[in-house]
Amino acid sequence: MRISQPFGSRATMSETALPQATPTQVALTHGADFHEEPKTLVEGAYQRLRRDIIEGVHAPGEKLRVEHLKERYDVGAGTLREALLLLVTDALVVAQGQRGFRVAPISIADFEDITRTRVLLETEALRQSIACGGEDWEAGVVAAFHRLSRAEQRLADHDVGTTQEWEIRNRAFHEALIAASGSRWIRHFQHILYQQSERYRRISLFRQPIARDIHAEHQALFEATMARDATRATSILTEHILRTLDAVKRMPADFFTNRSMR
Amino acid sequence: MRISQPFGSRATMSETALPQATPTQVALTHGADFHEEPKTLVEGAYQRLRRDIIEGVHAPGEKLRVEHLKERYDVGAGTLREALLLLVTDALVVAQGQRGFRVAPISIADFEDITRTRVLLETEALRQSIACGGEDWEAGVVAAFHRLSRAEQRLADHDVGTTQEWEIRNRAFHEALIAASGSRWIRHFQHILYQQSERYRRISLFRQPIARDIHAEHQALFEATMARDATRATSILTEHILRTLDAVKRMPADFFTNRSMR
DNA sequence: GATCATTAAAATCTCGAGAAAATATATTGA
DNA sequence: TCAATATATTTTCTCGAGATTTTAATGATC
Repeated sequence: MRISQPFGSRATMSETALPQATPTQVALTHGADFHEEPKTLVEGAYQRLRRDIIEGVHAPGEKLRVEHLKERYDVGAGTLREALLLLVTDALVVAQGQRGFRVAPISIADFEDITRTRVLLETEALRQSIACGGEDWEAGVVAAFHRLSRAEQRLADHDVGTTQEWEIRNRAFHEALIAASGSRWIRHFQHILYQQSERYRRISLFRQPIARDIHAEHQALFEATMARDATRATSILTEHILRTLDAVKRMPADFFTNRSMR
Repeated sequence: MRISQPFGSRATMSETALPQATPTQVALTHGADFHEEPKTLVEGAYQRLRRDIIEGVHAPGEKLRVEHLKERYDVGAGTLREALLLLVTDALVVAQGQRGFRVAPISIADFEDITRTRVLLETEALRQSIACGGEDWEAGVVAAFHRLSRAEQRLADHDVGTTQEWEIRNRAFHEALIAASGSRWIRHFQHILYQQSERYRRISLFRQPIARDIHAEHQALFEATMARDATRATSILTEHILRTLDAVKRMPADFFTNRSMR
């Protein structure tokens, strides 16, 4: 992609043009992303571990003992340690020197923080995308919205095994919206925060099915974006993201208990 | 610290109160921070490597060969790999599967991105701090400003070996300003971005001495903050950060050439 | 019964060596 | 001279075992 264009107009930012990105630009998110072919055992273990943490296989706060996990993931101790270290980058695992690793704990305050920071970054990125996005970006948004719509239709019809698919396409849609933002750093941080919120969403939706018309929200967001109405689009996006926060807030309090295990 | 308070008032954010942080809250930035005693060999190598990268000992884009570096840092290959992996978290090192590690490249576009994203996050955090900060926060700001002032005085008098000290206190001042922000995530991202910009600043200041009255800028920022004038404080902070961007922009173009080395 | 020191067990951290892959060099043919 | 292939070298990746530290268990003392 390697897009680099001027930022969207905000009162606080000086209006100087950004130069083109250098050819040596490198992806900020490290190699082993979702659904990318793992090139090494470390990346493979990293991907599987990440999925398991996000899906709640390893409970929040749980201790991750290398000697036990090397069986499950079928790699050596050193390799598993490296995978764990990679997960520290995503803040899904916390490492304490000489005391090993554990799954990052969850709390309602943390999710609130994640959500609001995500709003801050994602609306800014959307503003930039709407201001600078070209035809390629538009096409990407249209395609992602189409795929998401199909998944949501299928979800409404027969809801078996399609949530995984929906999750992937929902993420793709949100990333397509901000793909033209020009700020690799905002996209990078957004990526991390989205991943974090996905963890909360997965474990919460598991117990309490969604009761809102998400498709309508996406539709409105899509239309405002294509109409290049930055004010309306960011407003809808904000409400959209905050609504998930409200849903999670209504979860029983014991949902946020972390596994201590000494 | 573990402060968790409502966000500063922004039109786009709903005005709901944040609950208190849970006692299980964990630091987002991983253990081995600046000037913290390393508890393991990995952390020690990580700290030294990070310092060397920020100071430009290892040039941007340079390949980091484990077999060579293990001599310099006096640790085993596996240990050094782990340290390198930790640096990926800070985006100071990039890892490509089966092709080793290299120092993250630099470019004028990247620094522009870093700076503007930093403005976005740091002004928001400052707004929150001014809105929610208590006496502890005020005291911290006063103390940090005092220490910074002394360092800047010393820098103006006899400028030998005090830049290191100034760098540390400048960072401490900026972090003290946003310490009461309540958003661990914003502080976390700010931390990463500050580190990134420090790398640019170090290599640029090395060639071209500063020609601006930084102390006056800090003074104004300090006074506006203590007066709880969020609008003025964020405005000064924005100008303050952007001014460094302008300085770096005036560097010769060849300054941003990365070491390819195949 | 509770607190503290001592001992035993478990886990983490660290290293060096071998396997796999990538890069550099040499060779061959057009 | 250039391109393509084959070989040699370097580098990365992976594993298991030993050293160090943390954690749990046991026993002694108040």
